[in-house]
Amino acid sequence: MEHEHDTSAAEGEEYDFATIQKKWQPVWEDLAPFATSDPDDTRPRKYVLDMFPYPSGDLHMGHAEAYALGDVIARYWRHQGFNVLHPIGWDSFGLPAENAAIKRGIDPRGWTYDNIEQQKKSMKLYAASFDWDRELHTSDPEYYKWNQWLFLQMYKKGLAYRKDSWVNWDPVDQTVLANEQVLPDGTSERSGAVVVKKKLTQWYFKITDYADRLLDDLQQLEGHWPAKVLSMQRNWIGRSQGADVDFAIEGRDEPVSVFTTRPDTLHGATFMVVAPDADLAAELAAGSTPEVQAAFQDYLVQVQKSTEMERQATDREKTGVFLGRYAINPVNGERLPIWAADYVLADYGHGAVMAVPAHDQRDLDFALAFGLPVRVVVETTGPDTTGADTTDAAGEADPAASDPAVTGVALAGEGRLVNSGELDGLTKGDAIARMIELLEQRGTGRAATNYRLRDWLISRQRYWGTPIPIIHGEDGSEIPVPEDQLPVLLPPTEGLDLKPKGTSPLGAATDWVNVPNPIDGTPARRDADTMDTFVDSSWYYLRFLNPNDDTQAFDPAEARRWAPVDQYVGGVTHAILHLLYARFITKVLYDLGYITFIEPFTALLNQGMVLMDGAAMSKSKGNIVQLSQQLEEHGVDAVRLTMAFAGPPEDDIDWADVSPVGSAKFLARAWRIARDVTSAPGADPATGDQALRRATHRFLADAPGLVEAFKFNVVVARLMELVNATRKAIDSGVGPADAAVREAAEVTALTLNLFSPYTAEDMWQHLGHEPAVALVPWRTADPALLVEESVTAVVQVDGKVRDRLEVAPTIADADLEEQARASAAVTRAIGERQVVKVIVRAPRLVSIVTKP
RNA sequence: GCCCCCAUAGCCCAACCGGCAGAGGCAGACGACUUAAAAUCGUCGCAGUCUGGGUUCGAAUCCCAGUGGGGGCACCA
Repeated sequence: MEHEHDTSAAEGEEYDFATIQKKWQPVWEDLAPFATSDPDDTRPRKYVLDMFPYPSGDLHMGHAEAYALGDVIARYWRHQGFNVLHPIGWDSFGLPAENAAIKRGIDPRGWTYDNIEQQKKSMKLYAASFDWDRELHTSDPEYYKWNQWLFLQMYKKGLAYRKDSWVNWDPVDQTVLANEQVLPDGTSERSGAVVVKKKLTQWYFKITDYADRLLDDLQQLEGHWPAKVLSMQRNWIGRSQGADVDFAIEGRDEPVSVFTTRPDTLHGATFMVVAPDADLAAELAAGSTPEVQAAFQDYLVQVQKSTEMERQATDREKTGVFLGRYAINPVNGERLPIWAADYVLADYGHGAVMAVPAHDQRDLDFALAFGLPVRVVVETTGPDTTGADTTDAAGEADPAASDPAVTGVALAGEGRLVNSGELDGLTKGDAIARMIELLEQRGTGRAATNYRLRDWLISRQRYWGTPIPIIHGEDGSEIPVPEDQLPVLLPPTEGLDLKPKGTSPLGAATDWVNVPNPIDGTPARRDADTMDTFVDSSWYYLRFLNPNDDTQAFDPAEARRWAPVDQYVGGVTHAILHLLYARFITKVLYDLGYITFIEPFTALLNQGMVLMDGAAMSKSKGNIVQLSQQLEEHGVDAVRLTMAFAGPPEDDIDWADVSPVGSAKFLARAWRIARDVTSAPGADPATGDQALRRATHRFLADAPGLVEAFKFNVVVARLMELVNATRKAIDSGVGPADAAVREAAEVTALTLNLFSPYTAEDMWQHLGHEPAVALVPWRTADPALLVEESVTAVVQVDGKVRDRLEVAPTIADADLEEQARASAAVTRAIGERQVVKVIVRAPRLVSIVTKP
């Protein structure tokens, strides 16, 4: 082997990370130890996937953490005898490339692929155990062709459609955004701009058709996905169950439906509210007096002027206008005034609500602001849910004290119905069910479910993405591009102005846009929008299975072999967006018969963030830690080890709290042990020191469980312990020639491969073995060495430890109790008191309970 | 407002099914080696587990209430 000349363990040779990094990188490049291309490989399979990166220029600390942790898992399963698929690729479409290209007047392709080259180099240096043969780029036509194919399958199924609607518009990036890309404060997650509403015709994926399955199937991920992510997804989908109730409108032929989760309170409805920006509001106003029309117009202008952020402030005053119209309550025939108010949202439910001020806080706030009546129909029991005291000083319940019209607090709690005809006396739950029955019998309502989730808006008015494979005929018809004409290639950027201007830059590529209608040859135009890049990542895990197949998106047979992903690793930032979309597309592909599973990622590990001085790293805070600098200073292995050792993977790491220097010291310490070993490879460990062997095998027995529970920090701590014990053995009487020392050193190298592969490989060579240590099977612990010679039993008297006994691990309960009672310290503790109970848990514990 | 998670030594963190609170690291102190320093090696841990209740022979661990911190959703009817 050509590298051997610089590895002979000369006396005094010292650990130098730069040297061993340089030494092993080319060796691994030749060996390709992580390739998974052999079709005859009969080992069981594991698919370990790290979320693929956007090629932003170089790796940063966040990548370093994610890939270090994902690599522990991938390397671990290889040692356990699995054929591990651990691919990597590039999420290489998207705005940063396009914005950078505009800024510099260059092509986004060049920028993107240059970045990929650079970042790839860094990844190889970082020694993540990827199968580089499966590398993919979503910006390659070979990839995005299949995005277009997917779009067409969805189009055929009616799952891709165009509609005219109010959309989120990012005024900086000049494109629409999905709901999921708008932060809670109303700004764009991408540009930070305040998002405005715009009415546009856009393409959507009908994710709402899958809302129930996306929600219910989360159950099968319980325990395998972080609870936090599951709850975020549940919140996001936001299913609420209730009823649609039809209200007749005076002077209108059609009734208006409203959605309510509280049909039991229908008798308490005292007015109706419609969203001012809903078509219904305009229509109702138009049928009213000129004064009302004028007031409504003023109000509408005022509402539309307010930003999303202002609108979402929950503590703002209620506003609204009376529309001069009336609805008829279907259960009691009462006339309910109809108001327009912006606390009702146009795009949820039917854009109208029945207002029950006594039992809904928002309705109550509105009623009190405008002097509308409040009628209690549920007698809530005891203090209400807000905890307000409704009893007076004498402890007597005071009806006025709980009257919402007086207290301003709506009664949302449990209780029994009153003032509600035949519902009187029923509990809230029973009344809801009964009211739905009644409505259904009378044909004025029905059970209904609503979701917070909206359809996924996928069109983007930007260049650097997948063209939408639709052609628009002159007559307005939509013609899908025939599959044999895919891919629809992006036109070259020459002559195109990529600057955002509100419409897609592709529209200006005349030669590209104008095409004959595939059906009759008449003039037609290509759809000029591109797809949201989250479409790309929604199925990339399948493309890794055969990334170079130009006949299909993925091979269903390969999918049966490898998919779903056994272990997915990535940041919690994608808890909703990417993971929800990927789950959705997986279910669609299942329904289309391409795959046999309904969830893409069987298990998910979210690593925390890397912070500096308690805060996320940012330019403005000036607390950015450069990965490249850390690698230069401490080496790849020390940085990787620090990531694993810092704490539980899902916790944030504050770089100020951890010590890559300490990691480097430990690695040097471990490495010196391998250097110091003087026994020959293959020395029989049975002849070695028994105490050290016990430590080694205890470690071998415990480490797998710890890795599988993601307690990487504990594995490292245990490894440090083993190294300490080995060092002690070498420096004490046992000495460097002992076979147990070799065994411990080999186990150390083997384990260190999970965290610090360069050091591990170098140790492995010092120990007289060939690369790659990554391919060496895990050693199984010898059960005989796990039996302890003696254990310490604790004797408690009334809960306090009074004595400790060294006993055989196999001691019988009775013998242990006898020994415990014989202890002088114990007898002293019992004294004159009477023993009432003795609990024995041999061999660890005796608990004696006494009384006076 | 609704829902979820967390709290152990100066700091980062361990502690299996409820059974001796301490594995590991950082920082610190002292010592060995050295002319000296670095590196290396060694030695050093009385915090009783955020607070208050409860269950139990026994609670960091389970239950209830609270405090502090973090997160998700939020005028979603």
